Amino acid sequence: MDAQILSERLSTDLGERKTTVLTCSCSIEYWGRSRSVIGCGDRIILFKPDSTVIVHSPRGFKPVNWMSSPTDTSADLEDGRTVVFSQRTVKPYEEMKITVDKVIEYTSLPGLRDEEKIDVTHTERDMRDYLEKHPREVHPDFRLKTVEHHITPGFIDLYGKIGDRYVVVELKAVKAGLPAVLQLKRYRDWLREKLRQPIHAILMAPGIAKNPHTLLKKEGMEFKKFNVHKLEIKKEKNTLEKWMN
Amino acid sequence: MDAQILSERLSTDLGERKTTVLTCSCSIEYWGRSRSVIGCGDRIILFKPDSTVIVHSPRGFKPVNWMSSPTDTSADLEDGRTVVFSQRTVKPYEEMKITVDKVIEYTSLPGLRDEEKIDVTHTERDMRDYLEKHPREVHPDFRLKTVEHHITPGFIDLYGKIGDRYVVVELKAVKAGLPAVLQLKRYRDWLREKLRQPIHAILMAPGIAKNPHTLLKKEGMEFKKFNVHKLEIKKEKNTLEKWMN
DNA sequence: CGTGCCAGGTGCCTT
DNA sequence: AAGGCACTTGGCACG
Repeated sequence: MDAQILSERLSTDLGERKTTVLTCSCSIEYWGRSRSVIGCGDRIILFKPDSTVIVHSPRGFKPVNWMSSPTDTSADLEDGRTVVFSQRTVKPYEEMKITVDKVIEYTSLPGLRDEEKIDVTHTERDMRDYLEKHPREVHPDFRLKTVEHHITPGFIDLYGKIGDRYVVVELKAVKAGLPAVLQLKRYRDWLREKLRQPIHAILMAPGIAKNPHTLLKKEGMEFKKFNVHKLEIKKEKNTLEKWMN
Repeated sequence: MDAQILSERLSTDLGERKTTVLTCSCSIEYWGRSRSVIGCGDRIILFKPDSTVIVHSPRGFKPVNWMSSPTDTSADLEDGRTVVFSQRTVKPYEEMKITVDKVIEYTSLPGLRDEEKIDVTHTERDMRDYLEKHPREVHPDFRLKTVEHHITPGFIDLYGKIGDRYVVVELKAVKAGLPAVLQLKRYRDWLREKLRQPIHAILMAPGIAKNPHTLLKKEGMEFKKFNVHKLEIKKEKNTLEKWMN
């Protein structure tokens, strides 16, 4: 495809907010939060109706370059080449310039519709909801008092008591690292200071890294394994029980 | 496009590791680290030669679903519909199932080549390299001893002295938050314990959030503004000076 | 709008 | 493989 034709078609199609896929050989420059340059190579450029621009190389998950909506994106002819210039209209201000060397494929589609929202489960939120209903899985004697209990340094996932001892529970849906342990320690220390009594701290996660675990133990806190995948089994059990009643 | 034709073309093209873009109305299920479901909507599906699969809805930056290489991805005909099944062959094990309702557009391209590596600058690494050469911008009297100085709790970005006082410098290319302050505090406290003497701690970043700044000051540590964008100016100045000599 | 924090985070590099 | 950490992190919810 001729550079002038491409420039005109892009201008028209972007103006009409069509979903456009341009496969081409191109080089790209980016200025903004950081700065990047990449030389000529074959890439797939996706222009979305909401003005998002995403550039994919033939390898890997992550786009090689991108511009997040809202952007002003336009195509021009410069020295016989099509140049796509995209500019973010709000903070953070960013710019991307794509210089097209050779068009491989061009497709533009109007009126794509997707009203659906994705439903993601097996997340930390689900873990919290589940343990709110099954506090015994935290500890046989755990009595839950508050979920998302707000204190000065942040939010405690689960707050309650075992016997007469207050308990702080921090939840992680993925393997816990240092930040999780530090966060729990901060809550524990703050409460201990506030209530002037020992506080029991429990970190629940499918796993914990080695150094964080060392620190956890040294600080007298507890790790309890909880895999979010078991939620599936529980749910099915629950459904089965319901069906049997 | 007929479902059977699509299944056959996809099987062929994926088998030949062609870069393929399928625009279609589809529903998607995902099982793996989490679980997700999304009903029927128009989406752009990108199949890369390295077996990466990325599904984009017409809105937003983030893919609605994806599978990271390496995957086994294949297309089949089920109840008169094309079903794409993608499975990760290594940990973490994951699966994605796309049920195609209606094909809107199909493009498959062989032999896309991109040998270029992106060059990203104005990053924390550049900040460190720059300050290594210009330690006076940390403090007029700062004498740098070690870059990426390894101690038990982690790596100190810049380690040196001001007068006879040891100095720990933590760098952030973006606005500093609580984790940055806690990290610096950990290094400072560890060194103070180890060397049994007061340690000066400096956090250099383009900005710092309010609460973290309060904690920083309370702990007797210092914040010094450093914007990575100034590197550009410095570099240009440097080039200019070189050119003038 | 800034702040905090989860995410199917991803990617890179070191042990 | 696991750990640690930056990232143009993105996204959301809350003050």
